[in-house]
Amino acid sequence: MRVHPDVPQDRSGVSEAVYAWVRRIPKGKVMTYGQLAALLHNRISARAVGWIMHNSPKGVPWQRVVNASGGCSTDRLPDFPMGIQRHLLETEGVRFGPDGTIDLKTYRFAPEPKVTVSRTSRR
DNA sequence: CTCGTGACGGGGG
DNA sequence: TCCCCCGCCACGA
Repeated sequence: MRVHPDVPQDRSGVSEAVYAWVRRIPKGKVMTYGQLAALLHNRISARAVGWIMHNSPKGVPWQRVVNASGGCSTDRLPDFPMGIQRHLLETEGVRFGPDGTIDLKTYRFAPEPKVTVSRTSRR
């Protein structure tokens, strides 16, 4: 952290790529850190995506990125308003379950055309 | 250059 | 099913 918000300096351009994808997430949908890493062809790890999100520039809907369990990882940050991410998402129509997580099967934004898989159903 | 610290994730117990 | 442990990569000291 402690990075100037106006300088997303990135030699390789990976950070910008992450932000670009996050900007494409529609309101009411979310993506996971691991999903973003996979989209970048695993050039970086999910952990690295989290670090990159740490200094995301204004305009990037950072609240739409959650962990693989559907929870808000920002709640771990000591110097971060607790529950703010959840609040923002609920404002966008995302509903949380009793365990404090959201249903990824419902809210996950999957830009990839069903990678889900089966090579048998391949047309 | 090396070391430690995370907005992570999945495998094993 | 839940929890712990380890690998992962970018950054700052």
